[in-house]
Amino acid sequence: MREKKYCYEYPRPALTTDCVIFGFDSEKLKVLLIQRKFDPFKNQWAFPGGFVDMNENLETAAKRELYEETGLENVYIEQLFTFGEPGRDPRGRVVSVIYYALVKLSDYKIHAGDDAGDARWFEIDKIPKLAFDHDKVLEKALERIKGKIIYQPIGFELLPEKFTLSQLQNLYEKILEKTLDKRNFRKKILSTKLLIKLDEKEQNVAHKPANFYKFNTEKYQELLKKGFEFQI
Amino acid sequence: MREKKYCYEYPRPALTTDCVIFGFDSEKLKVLLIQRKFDPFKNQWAFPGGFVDMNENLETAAKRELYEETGLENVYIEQLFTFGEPGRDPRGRVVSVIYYALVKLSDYKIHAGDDAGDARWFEIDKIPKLAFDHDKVLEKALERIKGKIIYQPIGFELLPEKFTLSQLQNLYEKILEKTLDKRNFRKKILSTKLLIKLDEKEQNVAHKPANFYKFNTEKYQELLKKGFEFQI
DNA sequence: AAGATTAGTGTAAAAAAAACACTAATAAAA
DNA sequence: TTTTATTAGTGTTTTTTTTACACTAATCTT
Repeated sequence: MREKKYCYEYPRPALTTDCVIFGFDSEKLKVLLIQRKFDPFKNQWAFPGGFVDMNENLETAAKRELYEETGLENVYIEQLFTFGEPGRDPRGRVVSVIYYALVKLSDYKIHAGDDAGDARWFEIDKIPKLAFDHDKVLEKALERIKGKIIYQPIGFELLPEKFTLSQLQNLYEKILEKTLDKRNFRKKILSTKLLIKLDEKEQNVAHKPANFYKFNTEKYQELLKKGFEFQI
Repeated sequence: MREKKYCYEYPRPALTTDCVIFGFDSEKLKVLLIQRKFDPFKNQWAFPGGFVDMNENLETAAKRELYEETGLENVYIEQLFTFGEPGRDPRGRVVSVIYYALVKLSDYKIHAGDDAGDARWFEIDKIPKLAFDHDKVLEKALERIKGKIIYQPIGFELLPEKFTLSQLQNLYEKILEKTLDKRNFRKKILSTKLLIKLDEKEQNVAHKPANFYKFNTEKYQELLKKGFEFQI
């Protein structure tokens, strides 16, 4: 047993950050899970996470986890909730600050279905029973993006730089868990004037090729300052 | 110096919960602040808070603080955000899980303006410079209730059981920081069918007395189960 | 009795959301 | 090379929701 050299007057819980990493492959919404190598919950799947360093910002810790698992940087990340129920970790009191991240699967080397050692992408409706209280964590994360996607343009964080309106609509449908009318969706999303129509189309598709668009981040930032509110 | 008998392999931040307590006195939105007796930030005002006990739920800890400061129980409370920037407390690394609570000032013995030793209600637009990073905490809390009040009936948590429609409208106006049209507001709030018109009016007012209403909690709970979404 | 004050009420116009079906372009198959 | 399958792309009408707007009613005070 190692030396326990950090001592305090009162007991302190351990502090971790965990990260729910969402991806979207044009078809399905996915999350990245890690298979645990040790007890407790050995072999079960869980969200990646780890201890917060003593001089480390909470968000920085979550980004570090994210980088370690996916190699991705500069991604959208946001604090979700802090879980601290005594007993949620059988080893002792652990409080976890949960973040969620939205990553572009297209930037990710290891693709859906591949098995990167202990990490794997799972389709959102094929999630196994998770370790700890991570079922609740996932539920909360889904609730959050579902609520947020309507009044903040976070969907684009999950798509490649260039995307088609059908991909965008499909993403909204998967997150909101309902179908949307194609014409109304396009009308509404284009009316924000935040999409730039590119001079480029899909190739090698056995149907009318769709036009690519990209999100106008600069314009959005400007409008934000003027008090503009995104709404889908 | 006391004995430091709780020892760990790695250093751990201290964990506290703080609570932003909102009240409304029919005129102004207020928060309860505590004046600090000791350094750091001696004599400055801060949100009440304290350490989380080792076997205590986070929310329970926040409710305990709330009870200790106001004597109120069974109030609406919700986790807001976790602040953990290294350096936010000069004494060392402290991570604070912030909750916010909505209380009925009418149930509260010590009324607005009164000075209960070290605790005092401050009008939301007359808040002094706060201790720690509590300015940011307040900003976040205001943002949260502002966003939430439109799609969840949390406003009623701040009003007495019996209230007039003008009081309710005034509350919405103060939280949303904008004026609302009286007729449209009434039409909309009554169309939810969640208000019960009582057979009771204001008394001793130098104008037409307003009817009292109460919120139909039972009906709201039922509708919730059926997937109803409140919206103002 | 007159004045001051806030409560309470309805309608019309404008804006937003919803419903809805066909043509266009491409690759694959025949 | 023609046909078939498949998804992209497009406008108008109807319905619903939101907004704008002004007077009478009831009470206390002077």
